[in-house]
Amino acid sequence: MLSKILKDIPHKIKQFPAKTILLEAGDVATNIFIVKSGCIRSWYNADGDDITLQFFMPGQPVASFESLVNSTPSEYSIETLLPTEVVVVNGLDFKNWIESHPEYHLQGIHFAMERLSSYQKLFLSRIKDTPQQRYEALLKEQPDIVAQIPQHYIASYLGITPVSLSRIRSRICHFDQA
Amino acid sequence: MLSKILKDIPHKIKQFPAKTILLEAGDVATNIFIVKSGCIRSWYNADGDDITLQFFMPGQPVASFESLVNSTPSEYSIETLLPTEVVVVNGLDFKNWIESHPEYHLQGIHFAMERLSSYQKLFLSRIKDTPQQRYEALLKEQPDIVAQIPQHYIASYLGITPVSLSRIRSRICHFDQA
DNA sequence: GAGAAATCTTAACATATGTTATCGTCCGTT
DNA sequence: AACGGACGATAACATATGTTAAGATTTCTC
Repeated sequence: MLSKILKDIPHKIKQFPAKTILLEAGDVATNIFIVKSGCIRSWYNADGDDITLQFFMPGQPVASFESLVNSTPSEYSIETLLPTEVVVVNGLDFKNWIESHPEYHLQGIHFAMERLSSYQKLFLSRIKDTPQQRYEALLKEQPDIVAQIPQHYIASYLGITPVSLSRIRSRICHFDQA
Repeated sequence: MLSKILKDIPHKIKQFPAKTILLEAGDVATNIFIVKSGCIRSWYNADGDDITLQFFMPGQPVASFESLVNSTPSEYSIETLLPTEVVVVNGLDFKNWIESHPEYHLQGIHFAMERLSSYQKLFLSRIKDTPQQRYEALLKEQPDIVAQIPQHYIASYLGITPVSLSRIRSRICHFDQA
């Protein structure tokens, strides 16, 4: 779907260094990004505490869609973690394109439902799994993230402190050797 | 929006006793319910553990929309907690109606984004708040739920054991008296 | 009405995490 | 080469929760 759309919508390729803010919480989103290389994260500021919501690896679209669609301030920020190359699509261009292509509306709804489902899965894993189980799952399913990203980001993604993540890692490691 | 739609779509009123399963996890959703009185919950079965995702009070629509829209098995179950009166709308009727009313597609996307935002909020509260804070928030924002629903459902909603909820309650109460 | 089941509270113990602090390593800057 | 900062491992202590179990109370069922 994305590639089909990109044929019709103006877009450009951009490079950003690591730690570049692409969208600041409180601002209304103006762009959709698609990661070509590098890594992006979305994060939420909770009273000074920094909570990583999601990591985005090559191929994945990134945006505060809620902010974009409803023109409301974004609840979270988006920033690069590594030097990152992205496709940039202007939100208004996208909005206009969508609104003039009713045949894609149902796909839009499906896309939103997909995102809902993946949120539900994340949500459930928070509830039913221990931090250690979640770390092991991340290690298994997205080893590239664990390999490339500093641990305190991973910890904030898992909902624990860097200290606790360090303990979990040492626990797993020593257990593996036994 | 709901009332406008209900004028055009066939629907009926039904009553169910407490603990009636309206949708079993694994089945494809066929209905949308709107609570008129009573209470409904959605819940997820995690290896025998019962996790309440959400409570629905009068006025709220309830459905596994993801299941409905994508015709996929629902990840969670839906059941009444109290004797409950609902408006029942057939999912196919709704789907047909939506597909023949393109002017409502954007609203559908907005609705999905709303749900996404509310999920994100729930999600964040899981991460940044302690169980006690979450219980206090529930007590403040939805006291009717706390008053009417057995505690073990509340506990599973908060992500803790009934024992722990009981301790939290006694902590709050004794603190209030001091 | 009597027995059974569900619900809630409390206690005791084990355990994982948070907090704070220290130390060592790596890396970039000057 | 020296310095400073970011990052990660580890330790010690405090604390909240999980687990298991027992007992009291209410609610349901026959």
